[in-house]
Amino acid sequence: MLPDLPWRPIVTESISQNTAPLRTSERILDAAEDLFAQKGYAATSLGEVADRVGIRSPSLYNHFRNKEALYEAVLERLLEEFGRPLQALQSAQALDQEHVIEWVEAIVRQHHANPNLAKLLQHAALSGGPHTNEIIERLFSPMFRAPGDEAMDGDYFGHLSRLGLQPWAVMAFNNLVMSYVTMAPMYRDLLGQDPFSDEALAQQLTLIRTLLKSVFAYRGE
Amino acid sequence: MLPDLPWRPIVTESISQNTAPLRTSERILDAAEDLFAQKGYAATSLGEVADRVGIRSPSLYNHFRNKEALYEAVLERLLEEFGRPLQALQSAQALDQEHVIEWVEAIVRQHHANPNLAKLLQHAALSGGPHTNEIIERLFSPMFRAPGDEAMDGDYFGHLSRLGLQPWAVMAFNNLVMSYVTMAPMYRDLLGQDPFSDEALAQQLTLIRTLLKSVFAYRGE
DNA sequence: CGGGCTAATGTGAATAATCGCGCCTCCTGA
DNA sequence: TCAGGAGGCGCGATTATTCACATTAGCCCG
Repeated sequence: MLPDLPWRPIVTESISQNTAPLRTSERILDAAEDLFAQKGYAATSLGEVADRVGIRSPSLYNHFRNKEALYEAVLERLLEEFGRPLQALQSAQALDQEHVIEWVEAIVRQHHANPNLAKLLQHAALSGGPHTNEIIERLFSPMFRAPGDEAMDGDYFGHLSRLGLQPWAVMAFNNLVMSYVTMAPMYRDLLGQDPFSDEALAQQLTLIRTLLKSVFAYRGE
Repeated sequence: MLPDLPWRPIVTESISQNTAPLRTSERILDAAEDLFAQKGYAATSLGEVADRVGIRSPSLYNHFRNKEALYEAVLERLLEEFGRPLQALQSAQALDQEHVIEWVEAIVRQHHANPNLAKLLQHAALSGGPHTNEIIERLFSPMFRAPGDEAMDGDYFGHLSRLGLQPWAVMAFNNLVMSYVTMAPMYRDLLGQDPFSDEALAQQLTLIRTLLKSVFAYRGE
């Protein structure tokens, strides 16, 4: 038994916990995030999470109460780090169409940098689990402001606004951005390039910007 | 145990298998289709499928070799019934933009009538399973024709074609359509209406048509 | 300076539930 | 009577979870 223990003292991180191996709980979150995003909550086993971290599954319970709590911690971290860069943009921006484009492009870059939130939301939406509403609310509250606030309530979408389809248009562009990452394998196959490369990001940005400008410019048939 | 069995003799389907209760294998396919679409392959248990049909799980093996074969039968049926109405359109249509709109709208109606194919593809794309490529190929081969065939290769997308983004635009509109059904709970929450109602379908069609016309009309910044 | 306390974090073993799947039996309808 | 299709039973694997431990690091105290 115990042929050779993979034990290293793990450099004593007296004060600087910044460099070198992260705390175990962070590494658990990293592994669980990827697995939940890829396979969904039910299809992810704690044993697999533990394997990736390099520990046994019972050890997970030293850091998280149970599987559900682990999922919520993953979700919490994702939502927080996704919203942070957007809050700066949100408070400082004027209300013209150019800033709407900037806003959407920032979201594209966020999902491109870490596709896991979009994947998690897609899994939740598909299986209609209890997390769906929570994610939706926290993710979209910055987009749909309270009535009276005119942030996203102007005539940005030109003809579409006149048709009463403004919220539908907001949803559509958001889905467009998110489905790009949740459908990444499709892009890899059909376009023959890595969908997360810098070139692909540039093309995706050009596409989104062109689509937005098209809609802004459109004045009805 | 066995408080009250939900057993009805289920009217004898002597010859007319057309009306009334379908053959068992069809009912298995129906149940499995919904469950695979909702929870994905790994998270769906055969016991759950059997429960929905009203039989015990070992009886499933009288109709399908194993879980994998059941999934492939579900997929086969979905792909076949999805492509059937489109083939008529495909062969008969001229090549102008109005027919591209008709084509896209037909796809919208198909996914609206049965969202399960889109959900299945989304699950496959997320977990990167071995089915992904098969679905993609069979679903998109009518859209991307062989080079030389100009079906989807004209200047439909105006400025976007000039940017070399035509395939990206095709993918984008397809994702738009599919994400509407895979993200249905989001629409229910944020827009406060049943995303599969006739009104919602009409609005979705208007949105897609307007977006297409916008792009068609756009001539660069 | 050393000894013991505590909290943190790891381990293997064990449990109950559930999974896919195969074997065998029995019933029923043509 | 005979075969297809249903159920019963059970195996082996995997699941989340709990438990009874080891081992470590830091801290207080004499």
